Amino acid sequence: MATGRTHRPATRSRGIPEATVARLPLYLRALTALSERSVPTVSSEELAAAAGVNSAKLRKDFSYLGSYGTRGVGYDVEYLVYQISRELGLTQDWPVVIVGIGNLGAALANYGGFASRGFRVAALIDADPGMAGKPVAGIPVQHTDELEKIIQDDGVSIGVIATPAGAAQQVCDRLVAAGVTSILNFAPTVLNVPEGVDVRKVDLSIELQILAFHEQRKAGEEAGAGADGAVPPVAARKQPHSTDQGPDGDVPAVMPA
Amino acid sequence: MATGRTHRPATRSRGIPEATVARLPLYLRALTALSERSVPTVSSEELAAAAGVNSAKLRKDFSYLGSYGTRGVGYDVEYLVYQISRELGLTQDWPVVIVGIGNLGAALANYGGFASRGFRVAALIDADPGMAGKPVAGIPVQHTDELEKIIQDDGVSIGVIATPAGAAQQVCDRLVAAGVTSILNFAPTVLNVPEGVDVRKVDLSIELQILAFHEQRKAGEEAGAGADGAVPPVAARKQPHSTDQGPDGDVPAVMPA
DNA sequence: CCATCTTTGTGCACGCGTTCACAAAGACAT
DNA sequence: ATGTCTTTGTGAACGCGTGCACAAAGATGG
Ligand SMILES: NC(=O)c1ccc[n+]([C@@H]2O[C@H](COP(=O)([O-])OP(=O)(O)OC[C@H]3O[C@@H](n4cnc5c(N)ncnc54)[C@H](O)[C@@H]3O)[C@@H](O)[C@H]2O)c1
Ligand SMILES: NC(=O)c1ccc[n+]([C@@H]2O[C@H](COP(=O)([O-])OP(=O)(O)OC[C@H]3O[C@@H](n4cnc5c(N)ncnc54)[C@H](O)[C@@H]3O)[C@@H](O)[C@H]2O)c1
Repeated sequence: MATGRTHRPATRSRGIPEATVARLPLYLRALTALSERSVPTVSSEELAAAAGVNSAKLRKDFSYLGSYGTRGVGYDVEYLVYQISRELGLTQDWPVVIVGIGNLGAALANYGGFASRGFRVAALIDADPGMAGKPVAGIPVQHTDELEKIIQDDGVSIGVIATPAGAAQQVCDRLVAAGVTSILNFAPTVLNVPEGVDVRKVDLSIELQILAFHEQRKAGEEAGAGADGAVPPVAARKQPHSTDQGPDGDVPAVMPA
Repeated sequence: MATGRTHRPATRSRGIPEATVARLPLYLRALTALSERSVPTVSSEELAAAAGVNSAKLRKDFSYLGSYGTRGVGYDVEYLVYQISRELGLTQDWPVVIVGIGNLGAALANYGGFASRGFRVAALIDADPGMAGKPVAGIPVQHTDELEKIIQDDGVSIGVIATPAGAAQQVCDRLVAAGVTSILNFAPTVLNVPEGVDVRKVDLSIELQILAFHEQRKAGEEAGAGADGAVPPVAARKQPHSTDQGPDGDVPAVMPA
């Protein structure tokens, strides 16, 4: 079991702020679209609008990469596409393994967005023996036993976990032990990894809960502020579901102190 | 510019910082696990470890909700579960529509994590007429024509978009026009929405690119001055397996020059 | 070559988020 | 009651990210 520390120390990645790194793929996507339309240059204002960000922020982001713009004109689209691609490491090929080929894993395997950049699905791995050999998205699923061999043979450094939550940590440990140093985790679990290993998580449930919070707030404000004038969001019934087991477990609003 | 209608100031969610809201689901998950094991109380230190965050941060987060802890003891698990659930709006039922029942949409429909909290799949919607009536995860897929009716009848305020990128904005517009005010977007596009509508996006491609960036940095540091930079990237052409003649898919890849 | 106009690149201020450190609050023992 | 011990709740410092505003750079036209 992993016993090491978990937190990533805000990684100052060679002077490029983390927030900027997270936006580079966004710029790259907008630039790629422009490139396809053979647009030669683009101003920070236009590109920012396409990427959905502030133009000053975009210029500052680019300033971390260098001075690739021309004052009075803007940025050369093709050149910028190349520079960002290189900065992100997309000019090289990244073999990726997906572990857990269920509903989600199969969808990921079929996802074209993988291959569209430098990412290549090196292998699909599942613990279910009945699945071994079965092709998904044209790639035969391999058994978990092969995991270490595949990773070492193909030099895989990026792993995607799409197993049930209960298996995620165990899978993670095996991936790391075999040499994987970047993990994209779809299972709703906090992964424990040694230092030097990056973990990013995608958690659908959390996203929905955040939306629900704001949704509730919106409904509450409207209802409380004035008479429902506009289209009532119709949050409908306010039925406390489940959570029903406490003898007096859910004591409503009784503040201590 | 100078229109008073810039992006929402955000962060003013009833005094609770946005960063805190984003962590509440994390705490809730950890607390739920403790609750299932019938653990009565938990200290900030223990809970923070389970949620993968700093204990001081956790205490400050909880302080925004109120003083729910007992000094010298910790937090009452059941009580805290209830308080966070209520704060997030999970004590009520949230009907959700999923639009675009392809690989990803079907996986989402099958995802148990939806129903585990207050979220209920109200409808599955797809533009493909051949799909209408076909059951996915026990729910019959309905045609896009029904979209407005479903949203209004069920009082749906949260929509999930899992269509190809080219259709996302159009679907988004229809959702918003019909009354949806929160959108979870899986398509790799910047959605344009009127004020008052919340959009959160989940972008797998971006996550991978961020991982690749750090991966490259790690490799570069070890190997010293890398020699790459002019390596011709593999122009992996996206191979859409789209079974229908729908609108174009994702952003096709273009090789940087 | 000079003037003008456009747009970049960035200094600076500000606000949010994180973390430390500790006094206060309460549990528990005597 | 009193003292000790544990843990919360938070004041304060700090760092990061954001956006404004503008000088400098370069294109363009005369
Ligand atoms: N389906 C979704 O839309 C969705 C969304 C968000 C998160 N998730 C999460 O993603 C994960 C997968 O979801 P799913 O719907 O695809 O589940 P699933 O049950 O359909 O698939 C899980 C797969 O993992 C395999 N597996 C189990 N243990 C394994 C192990 N130790 N090693 C390798 N493979 C193993 C199983 O054989 C199965 O094929 C879950 O953790 C889920 O919570 C799913
Ligand atoms: N598959 C993945 O793992 C994955 C991961 C991340 C993002 N995405 C994105 O999610 C989206 C869906 O991916 P997918 O793999 O499921 O694609 P898909 O082609 O399998 O499914 C798309 C579905 O949307 C339907 N559709 C098309 N236009 C529509 C419209 N106007 N209204 C309603 N339905 C419409 C199609 O009929 C099809 O069933 C894409 O934008 C993709 O980039 C997918």
